Amino acid sequence: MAPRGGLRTGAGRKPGSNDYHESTRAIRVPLSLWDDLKQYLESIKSLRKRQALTKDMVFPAIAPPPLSFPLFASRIPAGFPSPADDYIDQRLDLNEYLVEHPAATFFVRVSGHSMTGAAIHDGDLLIVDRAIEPQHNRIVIAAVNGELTVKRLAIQDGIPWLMPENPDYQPLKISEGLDCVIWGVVTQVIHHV
Amino acid sequence: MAPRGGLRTGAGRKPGSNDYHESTRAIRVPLSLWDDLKQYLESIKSLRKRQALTKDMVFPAIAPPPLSFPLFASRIPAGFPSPADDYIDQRLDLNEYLVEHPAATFFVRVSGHSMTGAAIHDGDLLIVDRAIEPQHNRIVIAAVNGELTVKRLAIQDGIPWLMPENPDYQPLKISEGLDCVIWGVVTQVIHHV
DNA sequence: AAAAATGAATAGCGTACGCCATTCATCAAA
DNA sequence: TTTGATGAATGGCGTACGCTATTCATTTTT
Repeated sequence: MAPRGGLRTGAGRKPGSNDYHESTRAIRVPLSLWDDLKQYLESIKSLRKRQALTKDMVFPAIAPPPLSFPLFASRIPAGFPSPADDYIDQRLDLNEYLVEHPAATFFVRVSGHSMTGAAIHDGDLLIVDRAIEPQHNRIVIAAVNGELTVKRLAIQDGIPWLMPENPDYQPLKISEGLDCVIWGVVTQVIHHV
Repeated sequence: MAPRGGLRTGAGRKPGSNDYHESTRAIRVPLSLWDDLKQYLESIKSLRKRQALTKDMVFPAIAPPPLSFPLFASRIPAGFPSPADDYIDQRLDLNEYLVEHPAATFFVRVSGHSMTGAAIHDGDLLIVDRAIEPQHNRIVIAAVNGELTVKRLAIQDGIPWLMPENPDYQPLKISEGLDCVIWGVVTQVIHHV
């Protein structure tokens, strides 16, 4: 049979053509972490695959903090003359003030209304700290079946639940077999007026 | 030379004789996570290493918090391929992101519950921009009789009102003779979880 | 007898390897 | 001309490979 083809410049699989949209590298991991890591990676894979990790997620943060702004006290002594003397002239850098662990912090934009009872509304920007251990009653970002969600973590009789704060939504029990990874703890909610 | 040794039952390196005190397994990880994961693993290694185990101590007793996995990409690699527009490859400076007019911006901490309907709660930190003109329907910081307050500005038939967003509070008509100065327009609400 | 040396046995470790998936230029068939 | 088949090119993927480190029974030396 006659030879087919020839030189193929640009042929071959493209870098980042995997589900992560970027290259990978092998690393050795202790077995006790292996399952968690696997699950975690799968959730990232699934998010990136469906491009769910997109404009809704802003990564992750912390630029040099040169700017600062005056902070006013909320209660002004009666009879203050002009906005100059009596208020507390404290300057505030938002990065410093809002982010405790810069290297472990990222942002997520809220979509949905399941947490309105906790003052978390559709479109809000959440500051998420993954250096804080998720404990009972903390609000967490979880990936359930590869879908990001924000809920309050409750642990009842040793069983973790994801609790919405909106009567229209149902609690979700984190049981065996449920694909659920907790990504971090919400520390601040930024609501645009 | 004469042969040495013989059958060696129980010889050889023991399982868990590494720094983790347990076996490992290789897994592939996207490059953007690799550095973080490496760092994380090293920290676990060193933690476990310094646990001097006596022969009486139970092996290996590790098990990380099953609900937490403290890692996430600290950034997306630059030059990310095609559907890259969806990934925001930039660090976010909260000062820049939240403050439009730095020289005209200050902060106020909320006290009271008159604006809970607008997602403004007691203790929240407000970002206030004095460079934005207070218009109908904007949320403003006003000084009424020397007391700072946050309300929604409504203008009805040319008459400005300060409207609470909580049925327990009353609207306030800004009439002649009322000592009221509007300090600025609220642009962001920061709610600590 | 005690200590040191030897070599068998086996786990840890990073990565290269084999295989698969994907992409593309070219050619053959329709 | 268009379509599909073919094979070259190349990255993804899991894991087996080659190496090192560790441990122990036995032998040799002191």
